[in-house]
Amino acid sequence: MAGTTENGGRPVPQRLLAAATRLFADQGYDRTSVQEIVEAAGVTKGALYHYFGSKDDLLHEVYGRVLRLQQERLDALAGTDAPVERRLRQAAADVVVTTIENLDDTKIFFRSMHHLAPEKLRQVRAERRRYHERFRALVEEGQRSGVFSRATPADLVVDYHFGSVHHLSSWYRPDGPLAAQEVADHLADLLLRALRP
Amino acid sequence: MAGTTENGGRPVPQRLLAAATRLFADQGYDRTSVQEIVEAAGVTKGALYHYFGSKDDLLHEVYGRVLRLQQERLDALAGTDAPVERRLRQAAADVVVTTIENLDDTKIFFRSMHHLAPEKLRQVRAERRRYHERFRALVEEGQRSGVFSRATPADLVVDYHFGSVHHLSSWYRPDGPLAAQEVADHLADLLLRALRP
Amino acid sequence: MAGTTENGGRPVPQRLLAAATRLFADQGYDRTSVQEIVEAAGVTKGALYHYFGSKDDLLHEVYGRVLRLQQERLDALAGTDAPVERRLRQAAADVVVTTIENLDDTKIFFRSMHHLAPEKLRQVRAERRRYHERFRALVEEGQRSGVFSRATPADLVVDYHFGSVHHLSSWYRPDGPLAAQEVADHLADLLLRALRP
Amino acid sequence: MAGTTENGGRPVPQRLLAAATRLFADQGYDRTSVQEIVEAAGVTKGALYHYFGSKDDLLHEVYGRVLRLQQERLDALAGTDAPVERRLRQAAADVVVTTIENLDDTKIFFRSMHHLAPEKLRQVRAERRRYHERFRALVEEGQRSGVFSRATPADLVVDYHFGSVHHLSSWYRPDGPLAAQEVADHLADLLLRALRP
DNA sequence: CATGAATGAGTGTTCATTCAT
DNA sequence: AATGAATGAACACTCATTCAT
Repeated sequence: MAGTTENGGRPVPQRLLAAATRLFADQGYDRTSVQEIVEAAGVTKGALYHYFGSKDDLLHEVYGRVLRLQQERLDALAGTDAPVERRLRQAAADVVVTTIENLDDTKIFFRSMHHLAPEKLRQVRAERRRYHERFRALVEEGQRSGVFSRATPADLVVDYHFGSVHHLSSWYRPDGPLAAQEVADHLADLLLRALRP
Repeated sequence: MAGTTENGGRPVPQRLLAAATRLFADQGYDRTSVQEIVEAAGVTKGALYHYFGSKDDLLHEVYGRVLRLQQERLDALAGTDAPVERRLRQAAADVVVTTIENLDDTKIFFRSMHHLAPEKLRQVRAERRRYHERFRALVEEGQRSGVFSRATPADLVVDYHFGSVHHLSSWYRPDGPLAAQEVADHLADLLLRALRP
Repeated sequence: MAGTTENGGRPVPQRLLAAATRLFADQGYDRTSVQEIVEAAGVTKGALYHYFGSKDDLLHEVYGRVLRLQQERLDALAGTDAPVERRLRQAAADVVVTTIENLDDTKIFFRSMHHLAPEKLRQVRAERRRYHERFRALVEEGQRSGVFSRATPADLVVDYHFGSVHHLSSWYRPDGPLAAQEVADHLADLLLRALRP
Repeated sequence: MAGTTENGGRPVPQRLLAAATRLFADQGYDRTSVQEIVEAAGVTKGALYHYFGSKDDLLHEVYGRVLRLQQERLDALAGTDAPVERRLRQAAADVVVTTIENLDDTKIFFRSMHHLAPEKLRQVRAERRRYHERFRALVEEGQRSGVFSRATPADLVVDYHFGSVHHLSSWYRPDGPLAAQEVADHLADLLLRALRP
């Protein structure tokens, strides 16, 4: 209808983004050629450059999508009036579930970030920092109110947890023995147990 | 006279490896050209191809060095007759310290692994697995003897901790506020606290 | 209401031609994209291809305009019944003035001619030749009547003068010390002095 | 012998430069692809980029060669102790002869200069200016000593003459009726006649 | 042991042009 | 009369690797 939906039913930019995401995750950004992307999306190079300014623009779009998604979910969860330990547990588990649900994006995120142009890299890092700070605020809130131990600085705690989240893409297999929610519960549990006073 | 020690005092292969390590860490494997490596090492291309079969052979050597180092240290620490919680704490802290001391290698490890030829990749993964299994054995030993909680499967616990270790190269700065040993103690502490029954 | 005068008050084809002239002169024909031209003219690509068959059609139009202009002026000046040395002086000065007044077109003319399709190139060259021949006739007339020296073949004289005319676009600056008319008088004077018997 | 003379007897860089010169002159810089150049020289792209940093480096080399040549000749001619009118006549004629003998280079010079990278362009312009100034000094010397008319500013005189020199590549044909030296004598004569007091 | 000239397949990107609407 | 999505061929340039010396 829109003139951009001929082949695969979905609009061309979405098809390109989906193809790029899969290929970047499988082979890495550098090992993926623009030619491969357009072939996988069933269009020509000209079409890609009609919608995206460059190859690393595609990467930026991938990041944008997952960053927005996770920020929204964290904002929603952290903003409730549940007790802080409950909010932290939910946030910690939720980021695991959405990471597993978007494992390709995450894999790309932590493997190919350094291929972004400096300006875009700065922007992505700023958004990432905002996300981490919101999470850290939860930890600090619990530490101040005494429900969490003060033994470890809050930002180290955050890095500890997000390390394990990033690491998911290295070992988690959707067809493995553990469902996303089970992993999430276990990892959130480890975090909360580590924070017991 | 030795023929391999002309310029920098150190043998040519070592100079090449050191140059490659620094460049791979700074710019990534793909963004580093063979030309850059040989220039940084003060030799010519012919010399590189005399000692190494290919560019990804250099990568493989970088991996080999750090893998051997960490395996040796873990074997030594895990093999003592100290109580298991003490051995786990020491192992967990030690891997943090040696990771920070070899941050370039670690950065390369988790960013460029997928550039290895399939055969070499399999080999690296096998060595990595062996390392993780030794670590997991410590967790399981403690769980069996009741000093660690059985709430979380041991391999998840291992992945939890190593996630944070891999993540170090994303945020740790040698000129930051925390010394390597302090970070190590904190992270080991978090692990041990999470495992409290 | 006319449908071709929407934005700038001037008809679309003229806007396109003016934009193309400026851009071709500033950046050269090859360095100017059709996209730039239509953006500068405030229209879209479809509009350009509605009025012009191709990019080099625009170039051809630029040439046509300046060639027609100069031919008309030469015809008018050469056709008077003033003495031949006066007519040649006027013609020689006039082409300098109109060249300076249309410096963009001239710049394009001598820099981008070779980008015309062969057929159009032949046509432009034919018109150019006609122009030169009219000029040469003046020189020959003066040589026959004895007011100009016969030392140099007339066509060499013409090439000598037009060389300096073409060269104007390489050095003349509107904000420089000499007005167009001053340069014109000087160059015409040099020509006439060279032709003194 | 040197390992760079296999095919055509001449070293690879020279073969590349010769091929590029001919093609740039025939088709223009923009219309000539690197692929065409290396095919004409009988080497591969890699070889070209082994010796030249970029396509416009080739252009720069072409300029360098002809600029050096003409500067040397002018320096030699202007430095003798012959009367100034004789020195100017010789210089004016000589630049015509060497221009015709290197007509390809000259064609390139005035058609493709604007494709040079800004830094190289500045350098070429500086060398060109030096050349013009040396020439202008001759005119001024004659004007001061009274053998040349003061009616026209010296730099306009220089531009007048060099206009006709640049223009040569537009009309001179080696197989035409006039030998290079004949053209040179005529053009020098025109200049000197124009300068008669 | 080591050189460095040369290869050749591959890269991301540009752009004049077309055509369904 | 005009749009703008899409084409597809061409472009300059890179680089790991080879090999005669």
